[in-house]
Amino acid sequence: MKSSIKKKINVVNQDIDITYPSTTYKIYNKLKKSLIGGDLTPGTKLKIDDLKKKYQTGTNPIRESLTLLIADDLVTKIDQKGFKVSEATQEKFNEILKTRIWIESIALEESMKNKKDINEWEEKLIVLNHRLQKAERSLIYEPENLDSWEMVHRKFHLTLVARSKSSFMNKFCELLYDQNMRYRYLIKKKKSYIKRKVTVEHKGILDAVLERDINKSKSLLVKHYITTSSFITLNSPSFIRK
Amino acid sequence: MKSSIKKKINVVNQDIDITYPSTTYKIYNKLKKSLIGGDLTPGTKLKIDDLKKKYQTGTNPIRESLTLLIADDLVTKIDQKGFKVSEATQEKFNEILKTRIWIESIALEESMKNKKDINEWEEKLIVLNHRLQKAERSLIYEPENLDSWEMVHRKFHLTLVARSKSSFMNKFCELLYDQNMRYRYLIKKKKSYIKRKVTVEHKGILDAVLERDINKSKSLLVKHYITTSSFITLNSPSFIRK
DNA sequence: GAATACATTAAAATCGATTTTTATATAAAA
DNA sequence: TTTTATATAAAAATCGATTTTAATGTATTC
Repeated sequence: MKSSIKKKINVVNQDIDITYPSTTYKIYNKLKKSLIGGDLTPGTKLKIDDLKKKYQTGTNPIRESLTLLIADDLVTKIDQKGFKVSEATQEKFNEILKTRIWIESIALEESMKNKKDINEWEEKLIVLNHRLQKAERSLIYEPENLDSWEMVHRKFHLTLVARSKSSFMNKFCELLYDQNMRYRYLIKKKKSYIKRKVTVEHKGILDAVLERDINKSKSLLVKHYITTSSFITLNSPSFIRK
Repeated sequence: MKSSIKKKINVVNQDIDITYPSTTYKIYNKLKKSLIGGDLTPGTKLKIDDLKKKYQTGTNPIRESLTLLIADDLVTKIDQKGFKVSEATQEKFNEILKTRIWIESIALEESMKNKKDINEWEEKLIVLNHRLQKAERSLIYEPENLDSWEMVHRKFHLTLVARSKSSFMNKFCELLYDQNMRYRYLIKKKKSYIKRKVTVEHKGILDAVLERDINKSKSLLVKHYITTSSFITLNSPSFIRK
């Protein structure tokens, strides 16, 4: 009984909100949620003392979770001057889009070329797409609810590209997905975000994958990203400082 | 005078061994050197108390630098059980090679397609290649000596792929380069590593880049990686545990 | 009035001690 | 003999205080 709990706790998976027992990871998850959800304005200074009070904990867990968030590119540190919320710029947003297309095209192709357990993978995608069609799209970011549209959407996209047999590629995909998600929520905070009908696009990608047509799948995935992003950019020409 | 020093200190560049003033970063650099240089055996537990004694400092800088090293995939943390030197496996080595080829092929292509300051870039590569041909290849890893073969080599390869206009791509390239470098040194520690003649290959890549032949450049770069890695693997079929 | 030097305040970084958790050793029970 | 429980030791995680550094304000000089 006890050992099964332990195992569960230290398991590594794709979910965003794994709650490890330590204070550091609890704070890390909470901060990550605020950062992706757009609750913290880009550029805001993250003062250790303030965070200590807010999360009722000591220096070490705060500094350690902020250090972890540097790797996610959600927090920026300037040595001896402290931490701040990473800036969000149009330029960076373009970078994210571009890089996602480069990386995920490869990752999707490799996922499809990889025949090991391909049937299970396809079935998993069918299920995720089904859930996605059913789920109601919310305006707030609730990672703790794994059945929320946002979390199913995340899982769908990451599963699509997870079979390249490279842990590095998987990490890169995850990082870029979360970066993109952050920008979506930052925009939502600024403007009334008109929910786009993406269900058809997801279905299209899924069908191409099930047909095992690599080029079609890749091109639909890329198109999906470009359409979404142009929509975002059009809706809010300047959602960022400078 | 004072402000120019400060500026230098906080500048972000491609060099591996930027020495920030804080203890955390000093320790970070030292640990990184030991990890890449192969001084620390993969899987070894990194006990906080031991490191505190070794580096004559407190808990916080140690834990913080270890946390930074997680992002480099040089250190692995298991919550509440501490830090350890990341494992080195043949499988992971294959992943690094594969992923490097995927990522750097794109990055090189984009670097060449990017016409902004392309002449300066080409000249920089010529100079780096020249230094590389002259430099004596050492068996120990000395990142503080920026004129060492290893550091010039690093700079040459990273410069080659640095112009994709994506800070993410640059980060990925750097991460993968350092990962690969670690494996090279791990092997050196185990076996007498026969220095391979890579000068011709570098010259070949450089010439193709100067001809502005994208496909040729990419294929030579890929070939360079595959040859090196197969050489490494042949020389030491099992340089790792398990 | 602008630039520089100095003092004050605020915040980051660090330290060493304490608390909590895990790992190990030993004894008791099945 | 193996399993389970308990005690001890070791290590990780956390805390709160101290030290160091940066930011801000004020006075002084040109």
